[in-house]
Amino acid sequence: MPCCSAGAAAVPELPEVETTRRGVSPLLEGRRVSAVSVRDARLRRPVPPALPALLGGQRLGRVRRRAKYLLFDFERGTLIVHLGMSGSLRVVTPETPLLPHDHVEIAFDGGRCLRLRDPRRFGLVLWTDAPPESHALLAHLGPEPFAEAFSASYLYALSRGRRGAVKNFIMDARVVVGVGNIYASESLFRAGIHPARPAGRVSLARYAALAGHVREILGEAIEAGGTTLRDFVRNDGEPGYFRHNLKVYGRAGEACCNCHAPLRMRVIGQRSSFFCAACQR
DNA sequence: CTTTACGCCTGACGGC
DNA sequence: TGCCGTCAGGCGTAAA
Repeated sequence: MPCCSAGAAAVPELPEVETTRRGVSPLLEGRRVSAVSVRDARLRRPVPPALPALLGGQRLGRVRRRAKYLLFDFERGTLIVHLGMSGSLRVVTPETPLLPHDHVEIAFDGGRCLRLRDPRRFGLVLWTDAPPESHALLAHLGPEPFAEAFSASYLYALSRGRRGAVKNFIMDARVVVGVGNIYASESLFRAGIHPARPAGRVSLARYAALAGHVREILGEAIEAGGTTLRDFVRNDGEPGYFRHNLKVYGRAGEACCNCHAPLRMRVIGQRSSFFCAACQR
């Protein structure tokens, strides 16, 4: 197998969440909720027992995304959905057979149902009647990777004096959102930065490269999601498992596609990290 | 303040 | 073949 054609990871990172948003929103926006059923409320936090009463009859406005949270704007509040480690959303018809772990279903008029499937139940379904940006879970999030605020100077200034690994730094949602374990390894590889290097010892120029690569790689993955065959209307809407070119993630022992040295794996901040010790310093 | 460890959960996988 | 231990991982939270 060539070095740069990898299998996919099974975790919804930001590109998968964005792809889910783009797949689901045109099917549901503007429709009114006709029924809500919660088959298993035991997610990361309990699904609000009042969810059917809260959502019933309301019209869905826009579907937005902040970090990896999906925000369904209704007339009287916002449904906050997080896919956790194994969550996926599908839009189906009411007759569509349930799959295992289809925990929450929101039926809309017009015959479409939004189903949340989440085997590991690390996901979230919450309701807020306040602006979701002020919700405790979202209030302290850093900039989006595509926002201008996510810049080299921002990373440089914020990281001064920090001794923790740069990989942990860019995975910290208070620094920047949406950089999960896979894309952290990948973007650091592209930027030539060793993942364990203290964040405070990365130069402005290298943070410029890193910010660029984070945007590039997330953008590529979103593009890939848009072009990958995925159908949110039928049963094959498993999100997030589209192929993406992973150059180091999951490839310990394989040859670096740049210098052919064997790639390494090391646990940094309780997470598997993949890198090339020759290319990344 | 920064940094680190933990636990939530199930499916996949390896060893015996 | 089948059982069982281990691992994976986002991310909030507690603790250092």
